[in-house]
Amino acid sequence: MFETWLAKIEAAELVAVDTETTSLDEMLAQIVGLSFSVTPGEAAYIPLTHDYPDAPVQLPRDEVLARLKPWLENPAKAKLGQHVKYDRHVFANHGIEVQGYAHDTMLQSYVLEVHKPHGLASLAERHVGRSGINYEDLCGKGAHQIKFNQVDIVKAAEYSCEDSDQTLDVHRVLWPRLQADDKLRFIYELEMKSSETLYRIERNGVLIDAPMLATQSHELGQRILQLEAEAYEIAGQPFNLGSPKQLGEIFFDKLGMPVIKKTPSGARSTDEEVLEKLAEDYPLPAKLLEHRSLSKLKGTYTDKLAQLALPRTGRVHTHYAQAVAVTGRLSSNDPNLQNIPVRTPEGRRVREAFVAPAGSVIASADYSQIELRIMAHLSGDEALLSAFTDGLDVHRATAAEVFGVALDQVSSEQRRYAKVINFGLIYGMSSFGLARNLGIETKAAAAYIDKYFQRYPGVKNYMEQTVVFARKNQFVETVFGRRLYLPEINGGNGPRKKAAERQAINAPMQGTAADLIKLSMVKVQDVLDAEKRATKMIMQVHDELVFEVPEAEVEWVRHEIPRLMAGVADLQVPLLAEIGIGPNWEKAH
DNA sequence: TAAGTCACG
DNA sequence: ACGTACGTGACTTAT
Repeated sequence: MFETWLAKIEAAELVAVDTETTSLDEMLAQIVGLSFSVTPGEAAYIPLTHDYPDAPVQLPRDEVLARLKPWLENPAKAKLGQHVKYDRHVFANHGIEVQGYAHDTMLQSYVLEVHKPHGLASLAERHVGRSGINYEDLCGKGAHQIKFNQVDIVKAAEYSCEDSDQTLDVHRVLWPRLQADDKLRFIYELEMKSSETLYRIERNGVLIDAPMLATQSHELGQRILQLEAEAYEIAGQPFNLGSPKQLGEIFFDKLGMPVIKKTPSGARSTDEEVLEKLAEDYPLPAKLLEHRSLSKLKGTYTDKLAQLALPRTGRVHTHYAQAVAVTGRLSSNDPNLQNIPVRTPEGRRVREAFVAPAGSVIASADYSQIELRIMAHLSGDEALLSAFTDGLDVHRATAAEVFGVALDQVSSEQRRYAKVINFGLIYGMSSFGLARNLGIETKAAAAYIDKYFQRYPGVKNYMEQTVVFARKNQFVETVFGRRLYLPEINGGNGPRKKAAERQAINAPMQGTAADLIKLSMVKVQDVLDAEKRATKMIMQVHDELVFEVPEAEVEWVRHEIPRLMAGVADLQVPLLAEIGIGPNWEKAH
């Protein structure tokens, strides 16, 4: 039976593959069984390590995998899957580096219908009108959930075969739609290549200095205890500083502080902005502010990162979600390595624990002002284009225009304002939003925006035309043709329509930046491979790539990586990437 | 599970 | 008159 299927997949043009495993954690998952589908309506399941009372004897796992390995590692044998990056890890856990993954239905869906769900069950229902066995019906949920190796083999076979078969069916619907559109096909191919690079990054992991984090945790813990005692003293009673509800009672009822703003659900807000304001008149809010920020550091970073490192290697392996962010960005989870602190000195210490092994260093290469450069390209605004072409500090140049002063006469306050305006433009701001952010009158903010648009009329025109385009087409697109559908831009109520307009303005810029860094990741990895470099790509943080670099390759990396990143596209503005190198992530900046 | 808050680009 | 800057993930408390 197994031999028959082996012959079948060897001969097939394209084979859908699905793995069943012991864990959703890709680095730890062990294979339990796998299924193949070559022809619609036909699939085979190979049970390997099902383990329950009276489970039938199964084929020996390692022998089966050894027989499959040549086919799996043959790049000429095309494979297809749903969420292929996960399956790559699973096979890698058994020493198999799969080659020839030609398609991933999850990424097909992400490119064609980014605003819809991308799970196989949803895809099968939407595109081929099929429903199947629910994973929770098979394995239960919550504390009662069993592992896949405890699932009855007959049921497991039905489930897994259905998955392979549905994957093939969905592919037969979505792939022709991608083939029919050159731009979407280009984006899909970029996603497929990115998927492999992301697998490599995840597999590499990042070395963590666990003892350093433990020291930081201890110090933070001491300071947090001290702050708690001080807060109880001021409040006149102990309370839970982590509870916004209890905080509200102490602040607003007991101590009579004024309510500054309400949360969406109507509760009295105690967020950072409110605490800053109240700190002007009361002693307690400052204690809370410091307590909040230190608890965040300890609870989310210094305590957690070391726990998540694999004991054997001391490395943490994040998971990049490639089909979550609607703009085309990645997201990172378990742990999220895209929100490691950087804005405060205490926070930055966490980055000192992101290290390289002996003989290597950390390099961090990031795009300079990538979204504003894209705004210049998309809008074609002459003044903004010149600012970049001339290599100016763009916030300074903006300030000079808006405040009508010479470049060298711009004050730091004026530059700060200009920076907030520039960010606001990327986000589709209103005068109200700008005013709130700068802490000025709405009228004054409106005047700045007017002035900006007088000086940069191309930007104003671009913003307007983008919304017009979105209303007409129900989508917007990046420079490379990645689409974001915005059904609510015409339907929907007032606020939702406005929100869709802001998305329409933001998505082409954020999305083009995402396209560019994906192009960079793929390009840089290709060159590293072609030159057989030992440098490893270990993180992506939206406009930044981080590498672990052997000392012998430092000078090559310093010169070549920024050059490769700047060269991935030819826009109306030059792209600029800058690189820093150091013993840890903090020092590499 | 939702709400509130806060870390990042 | 209304709500009010884009995109994420994780933690804690309360329900």
